Amino acid sequence: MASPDTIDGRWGPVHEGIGGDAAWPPRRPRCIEQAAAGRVAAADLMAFLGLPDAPAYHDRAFFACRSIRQGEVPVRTGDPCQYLYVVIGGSLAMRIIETDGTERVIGFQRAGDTLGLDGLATGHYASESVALEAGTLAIIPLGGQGRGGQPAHRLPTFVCHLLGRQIIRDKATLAVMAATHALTRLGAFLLDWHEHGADNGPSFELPMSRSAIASFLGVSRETISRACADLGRAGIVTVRGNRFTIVDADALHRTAAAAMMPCPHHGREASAGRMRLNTEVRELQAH
Amino acid sequence: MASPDTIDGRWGPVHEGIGGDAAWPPRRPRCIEQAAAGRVAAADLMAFLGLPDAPAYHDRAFFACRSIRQGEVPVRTGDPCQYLYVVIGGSLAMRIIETDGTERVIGFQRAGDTLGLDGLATGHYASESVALEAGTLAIIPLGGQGRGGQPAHRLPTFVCHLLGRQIIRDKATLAVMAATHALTRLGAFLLDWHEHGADNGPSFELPMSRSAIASFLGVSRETISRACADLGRAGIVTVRGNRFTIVDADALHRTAAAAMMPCPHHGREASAGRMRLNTEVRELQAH
DNA sequence: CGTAAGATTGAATTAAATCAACTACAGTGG
DNA sequence: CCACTGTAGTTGATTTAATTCAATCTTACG
Repeated sequence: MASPDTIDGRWGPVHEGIGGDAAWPPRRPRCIEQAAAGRVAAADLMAFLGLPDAPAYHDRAFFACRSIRQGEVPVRTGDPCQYLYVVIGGSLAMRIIETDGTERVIGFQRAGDTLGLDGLATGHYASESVALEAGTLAIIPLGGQGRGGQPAHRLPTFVCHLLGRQIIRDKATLAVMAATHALTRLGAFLLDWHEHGADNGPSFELPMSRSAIASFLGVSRETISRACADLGRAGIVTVRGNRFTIVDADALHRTAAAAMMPCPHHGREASAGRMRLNTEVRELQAH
Repeated sequence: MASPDTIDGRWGPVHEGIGGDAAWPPRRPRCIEQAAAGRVAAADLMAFLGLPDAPAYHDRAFFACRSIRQGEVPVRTGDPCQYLYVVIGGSLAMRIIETDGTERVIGFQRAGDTLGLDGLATGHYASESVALEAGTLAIIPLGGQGRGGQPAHRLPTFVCHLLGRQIIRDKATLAVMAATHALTRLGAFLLDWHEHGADNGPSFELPMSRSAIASFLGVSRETISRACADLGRAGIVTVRGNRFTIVDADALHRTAAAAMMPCPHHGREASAGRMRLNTEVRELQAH
């Protein structure tokens, strides 16, 4: 593809992770089997995503599916947003081209994740996703003609769920990106990948190159390399190629400690390092 | 990152289409006037947000409004997500408490932004927003009882727009956060704040402290201070307290370079934003 | 095998964090 | 009214971490 060391496709066995969010996708082979056959039952897709059975799309019994090959770009920047895609299998890298022409990875997508959400507001996709490996997508047609390709009819409730989930993930990522240290970012990334994966085991395979991780985390390739080596030397994670095995989960959590969204209620008082946004805050908290 | 208003993106003055609605808060005094009276016409709110006139919520002629004082926290982490709020006036900081107890700003919200979106998927807000100054919010009730407080009835299409916009902003912010250099992040932040503001003039006032900016951008307070001073010395921006005046917009864009663009495919690889503080500043002064 | 892209490691350089001092300012209370 | 207090902000010196440049190693694949 472009210059050497890009994110584009790569080898590696199909890591058929099931990702998406928090604790939903309990893995639904049925969905995957169906998808291979070219379509998936709406109800099964809902279950796959952890959405309620409610017939948010009850007039449509099935969604069409399509296969994608490694390196394929099912969603392109600027294209009209006519469909959303739910990843059934495989994984993709979401990327933009910055003003200086460089490529920037702004996210990865796995089973349970949705492609095309950034086109809803304007009617045109704002980014593009390239397949890191072969996979399958369920096609969610956006029937609406409204401004910006807004979804019409009964679909919106369903789409709202997909969007709402993505919002949380993006915010959490944002918090991680604010972490200064590369090791923290990498730790959070690995934990995220592992925890959102289908496998319960401590071992998993990353479908993307070090360069893609580096671009996403905003550090240099070399730093990713070194950070991986550091994790290995510390006995926290075993790294062999793209296969990672978590040895000391606690330590990894501590390494990544910094962000992670689902945080409890607000308000522990006077904790260390807590910053004050303005003087009024304390006043109101006292009440 | 922010959620609502964040650094996000939309740099490049022209790209339309991408990066949030190009020219949105066209400022609708009518909406603001109404809000002060405790309610706002649905149609006016739509116009305020740049949404189509379509009666997405046609059975509700008005939305209730509420005032908030500085320091108030209208949306709290963990609280059930029963409402969304559209900011009519004022500004807020969105924050989470990290695992180590420290506070992290993940975004700022201003007129036209929405509060509470991160509660849609789970039914509970995942963050909280504290008012940086007095303001007014329009209250969007989520009637739905479905899992996770999903919006029901006719509302979803409207909510989809709010979500879709937020997704774009968050992704753009993510790209900025991947820029390694503090000056780049600050530049993008200032440009975003300026371009999303109602005023056309080159001057604007930031309602948040340096610490809040630092927390959001993931750098230290001192670095923010120094970066502000550097921008001033370079003649790019005049800084006096919280009032910023853009002197050389081009230079500021160049400083912030690293944007989201609806541009074609492929380019070079990006790892970490470049931009040398001293050399670049000198260079810019030369022009 | 040989090549080439990706990944790793090393050394030098540079940016940012950290530590620390100091200024500015608002609010408090004597 | 003015000193006293605490917070925000700035600036300087030092340390730490990551980038950058460069060389080497590894692996996939023709």
